[in-house]
Amino acid sequence: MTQDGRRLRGLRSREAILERTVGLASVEGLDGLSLGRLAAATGTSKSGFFAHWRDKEELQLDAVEWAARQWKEHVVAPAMSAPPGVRRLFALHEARMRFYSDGVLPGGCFFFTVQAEFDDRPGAVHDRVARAMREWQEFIQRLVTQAKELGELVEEADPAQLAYEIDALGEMTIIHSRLHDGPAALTHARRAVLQRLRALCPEPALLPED
Amino acid sequence: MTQDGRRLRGLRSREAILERTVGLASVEGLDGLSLGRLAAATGTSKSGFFAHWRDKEELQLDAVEWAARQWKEHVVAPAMSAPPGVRRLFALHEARMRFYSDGVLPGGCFFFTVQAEFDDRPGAVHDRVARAMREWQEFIQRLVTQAKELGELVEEADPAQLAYEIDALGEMTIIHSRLHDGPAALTHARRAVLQRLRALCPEPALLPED
DNA sequence: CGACTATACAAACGACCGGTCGGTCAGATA
DNA sequence: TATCTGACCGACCGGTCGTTTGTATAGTCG
Repeated sequence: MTQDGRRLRGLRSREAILERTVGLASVEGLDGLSLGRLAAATGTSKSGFFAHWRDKEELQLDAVEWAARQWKEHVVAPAMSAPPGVRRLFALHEARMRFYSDGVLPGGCFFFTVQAEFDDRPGAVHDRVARAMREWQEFIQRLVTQAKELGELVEEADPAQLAYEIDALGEMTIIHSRLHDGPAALTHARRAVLQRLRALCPEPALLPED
Repeated sequence: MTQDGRRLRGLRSREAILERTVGLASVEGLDGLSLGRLAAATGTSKSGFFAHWRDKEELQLDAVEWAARQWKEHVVAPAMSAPPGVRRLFALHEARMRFYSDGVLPGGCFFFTVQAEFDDRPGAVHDRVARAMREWQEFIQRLVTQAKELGELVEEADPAQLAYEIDALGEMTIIHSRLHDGPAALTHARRAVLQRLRALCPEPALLPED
């Protein structure tokens, strides 16, 4: 537990490798990305990876963890600084849109790519991704429930239903914007969630008009 | 142009190979799927493919074409037998849900997997997939416009906006149902589109209540 | 019948894959 | 000082990738 220059250096390059891995995986996927190309992109040697991870799957699992942390920093945290209720709910959606439009990750969304890659492939990575997505879904549901308790959403609003809609409308942004729509998908996704929330909110003035 | 038993046989195995390709690609993607495994799955030899396609990319392009045809048969055609207007629009969404829940493709949706795979990778396959998705989007928009002309959707309904919402809510079904939700995602997606259409329809009685 | 063509095959190619190996070197320990 | 350890490397392994080559077979046509 003393300060060890070797371990410090190791931790630093470990973080750098994970950041590159998540970025590249958002484009090519976690399996499509080969260790050789990853080594070239990070300026290290292929075999150097095995000082940090036992095999490729361990690197993939750590990459999922890293991406989840990045998501919390860029999307969840900004939303939590908004007042609870529908405003926080919409702030979450807007933070997500900003994450996409700012191009934080070259491929748009790490979890979208990885979900599509592993949804039919059983294994440790599948389970880890599924857990992350379940936690994300439950988090949106909690915000919906909180908004209902504050009287900012009508009683009929079903948290699971609304959470599904918000997530689906947000997640499909990247694929639409990249394949044909361009920036139009961003405004469509923003307006869709905004209108949905306003329709369910007794005080629509809490939210922007458009 | 005479009847040639060889070409007939060739066409038959060509179709059989394409069907297997689309099915497997809906799970593993078009690039993730290797010719060796594809050969094993179709009971042919790896090199036999090159009698039908110049290289892997040509097979991928034909697979996209085949999947588009399958989609039209299973989703578009059933919707067209419904009366035009909001009922046809909702029939389209329901046909899609049935396509997913029936498990027509082992991976759920070919285009979802392939979109995620090629959205950031330029090339012929990317362009072909993008065209297919644009045509699909435009088709939904035409149905929305038609419903407006029939007075079954209010004038404020924006075709591009509504088409985006319908497609996004439908498309995210598979990933949700496969990774955590189970069948709940199907009912969420169905109800979301139904409520959206009923809210925009002057005669909600045209649509089921739930 | 032979010439030709479409279909299919086994074998082999170079390139690249994930992973292992022995070794180098800097920093910690005593 | 000598010893040990963690980070990192180049070289290499067996295996799989997409593709090429050469060959066999079956159907068509002159």
